[in-house]
Amino acid sequence: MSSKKYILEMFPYPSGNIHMGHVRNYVIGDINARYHKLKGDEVIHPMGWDAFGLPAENAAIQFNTHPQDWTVKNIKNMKSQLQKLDLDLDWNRELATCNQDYYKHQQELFIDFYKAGLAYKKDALVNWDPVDQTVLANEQVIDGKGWRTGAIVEKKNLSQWFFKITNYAEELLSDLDKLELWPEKVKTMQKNWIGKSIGAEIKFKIHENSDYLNIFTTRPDTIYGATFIAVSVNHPIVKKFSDQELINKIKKEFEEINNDKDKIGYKMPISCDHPILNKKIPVFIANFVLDTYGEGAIFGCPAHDERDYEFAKKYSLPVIKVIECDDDSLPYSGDGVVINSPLLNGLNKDDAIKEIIKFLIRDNIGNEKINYKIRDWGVSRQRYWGCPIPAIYYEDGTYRVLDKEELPVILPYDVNLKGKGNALLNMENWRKIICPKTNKVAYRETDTLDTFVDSSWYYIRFLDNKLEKPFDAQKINKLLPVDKYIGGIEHAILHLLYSRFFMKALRDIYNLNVDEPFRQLFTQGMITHKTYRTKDNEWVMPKDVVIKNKRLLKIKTEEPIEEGPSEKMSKSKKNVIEPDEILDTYGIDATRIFMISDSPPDRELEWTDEGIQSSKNLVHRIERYFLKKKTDIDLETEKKVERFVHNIEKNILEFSLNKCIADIYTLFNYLEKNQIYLYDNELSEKILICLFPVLPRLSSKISSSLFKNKILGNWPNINYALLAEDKINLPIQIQGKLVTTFETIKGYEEKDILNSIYQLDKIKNKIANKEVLKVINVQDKIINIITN
RNA sequence: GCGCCAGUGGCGGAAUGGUAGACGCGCUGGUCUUAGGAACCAGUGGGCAACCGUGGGGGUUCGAGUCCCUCCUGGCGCACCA
Repeated sequence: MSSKKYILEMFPYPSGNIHMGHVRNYVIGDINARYHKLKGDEVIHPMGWDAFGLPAENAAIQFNTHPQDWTVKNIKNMKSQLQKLDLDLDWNRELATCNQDYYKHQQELFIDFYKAGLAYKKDALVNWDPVDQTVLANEQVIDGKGWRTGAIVEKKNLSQWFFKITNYAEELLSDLDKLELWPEKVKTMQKNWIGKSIGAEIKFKIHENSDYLNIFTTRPDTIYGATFIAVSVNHPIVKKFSDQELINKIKKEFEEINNDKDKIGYKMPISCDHPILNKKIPVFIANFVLDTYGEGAIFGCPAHDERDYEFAKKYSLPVIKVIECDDDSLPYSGDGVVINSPLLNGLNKDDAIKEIIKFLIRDNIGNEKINYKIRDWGVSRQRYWGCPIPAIYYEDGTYRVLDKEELPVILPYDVNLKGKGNALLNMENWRKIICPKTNKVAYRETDTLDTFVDSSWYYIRFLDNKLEKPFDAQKINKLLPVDKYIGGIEHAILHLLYSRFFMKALRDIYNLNVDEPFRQLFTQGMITHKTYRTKDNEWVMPKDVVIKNKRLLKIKTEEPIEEGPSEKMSKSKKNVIEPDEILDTYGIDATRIFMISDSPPDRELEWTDEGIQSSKNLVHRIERYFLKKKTDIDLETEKKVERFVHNIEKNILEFSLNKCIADIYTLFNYLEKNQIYLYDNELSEKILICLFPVLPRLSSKISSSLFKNKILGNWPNINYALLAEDKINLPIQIQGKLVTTFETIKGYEEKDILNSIYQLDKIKNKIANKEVLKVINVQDKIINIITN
């Protein structure tokens, strides 16, 4: 029975050349695609280009070209490199996100998102990458640095477009459980990123006026122990009660100190009423309160929170114990019996939380609350080379998102990138229009969309890349999700989370019946290589290193070279191998073998000369084998071939591609050792079909010479009768330790076999003078004799 | 600090709780060859041996690389998330 199989590898950014990482990624996908085609499945296996993005702008400035020209040229080059790899790709589905016939549909989706309330604009304190001169989403800031540039990210207040990914926080989290074929690791990372916590929101009345301060806590059970309030410096209340000069001073000080988690605070001229106890507690502006989480305000319970404790000690604030524990174990944040809390005394944590929430609701001072760490996805980028956001601004400051009829908003070609800031801002003649609806002067939005938007739906567009609307709903329902999605783990959160959000948003807008875009995710390991450098710490490419008299030398200068550990291939350390050169020297099939042979595909692969060479040797060996004169075969040969078919299939399906290579060696070792040559025997056909996904060139070449005009058939059906082994080598243990093995047939009688075994010298000697207490016979597997 | 994953020969790695080290690389010896990053044959966990061996210690089991507890080491992720 044939079925649809959508096999997809993460599409590349057209940087200029493919690298070995791409090769490994695409070979893994290609083996799967070819296998499924042989199975008779309807295979979708497309390729395209993630073609918008900053490197094109930087390159344009550096090489005095245009981002589009640079990108188009790179695509052309990389496409020819991929074709040289002879991947079985659906090139008729090709797309590039920088092409109008891709991004105009994306603009349409933007409008739909806007209408559905999933795209909106707001002033926000955002992450500003000073090198790329653009805003970054939260996910794109790693350790306070830009994901691409590594520059320290600044905070800026800007009016920005956002996608309402928070609407889907709960579903993005709970649906992770449905993704059985995703690596646990990726799911955990997404889970942590979404960051669900269950707790309560509590209103603290400001003593000096009638306002309330909202606070989120996961520990409302410790409310009686609250001895202070702390807010982030960006909290609105700070502005109300402090002058800007002071705020700036505090901000500056916080920035300087925030590196090593030292806690500092400024006491505000206000206090809050404790919501239950009749007392006032002080309010601090504190550096350790995150403005991006919860309400940007906390209540401090020093006895039961490490951070609050540290802060309280520093500012001599009272520590009130409300959970039973030793005094010297403070701060104690575990479960325990509540004390010193009239409404909650004697309860454990969970019950106390339930009880206090009841109380908060009754008195209208709080509620149960679920908080998520994830925030809305900021998609505005102050860059030229991206998808224009379809909106215009009037001179009175209002704006309007365009109607679909007004699309596309075409990215203008004629641009000066050498100026400061976003090039589109300086293009007055492009920006300024007369709004056809109001006849008023208007200006186009100059921000472009984050390129992660482009890649959030490309797998959908592949299904129908020439359609005059974004997609066809029926096709989505029929052909999605992607069955196997293969790529690097570096996209664990960014791309994969955004895509999941997109799929769900589109499902709701268009009434689709797909919940998740990728049924199975496979993350391939990176490729590493030894690093080499000269005494002057200058990196040297592997191909420029020679061995002379057992010493490593640089090829021309003969400088001595030091060998460093194997690290991820990178241009900066020059430990790269060029795919083009490898293909020329070793050929496609050997390259494919090496990409999967030396370690499991999800682990890192160390590039070695020996590895690629032995892959090449295997190709030659198989080729030679099929030139040998035909011999007779026996049943055992048929069984071995059947076993081979079975194992290859199993290992492809399990992504254990390294074991496929072992299967190939095992088969040919057997055949050659026993001098069995199949030549044009029908078993050869079976073998060649199974070799085809891994070694398409060689397999086709041999088949066409052995079977002339015949086209190779489909993947063989397994004859399970041939897989069954009746002769076995039964392990015999005494006290659970292996003593010997005994050759017999499956389905033996326990009584008979024991009689025989007791005659064996090894067994006889071991059980002499001992009493056999028990015999464990795991039929056809093992026999274990227990003595006293 | 928290979470996750992993520790098996000289190396990469195999092993539904049932013969640990499949397969490959490397290495040793040999054959063939003008030569070979070629090919072929034999060997290759340790130990003379009895035996011992899957990071250390404990446990469950007739039986543990595999399951449980604990510790150590390494990698990855998150990191003042209230």
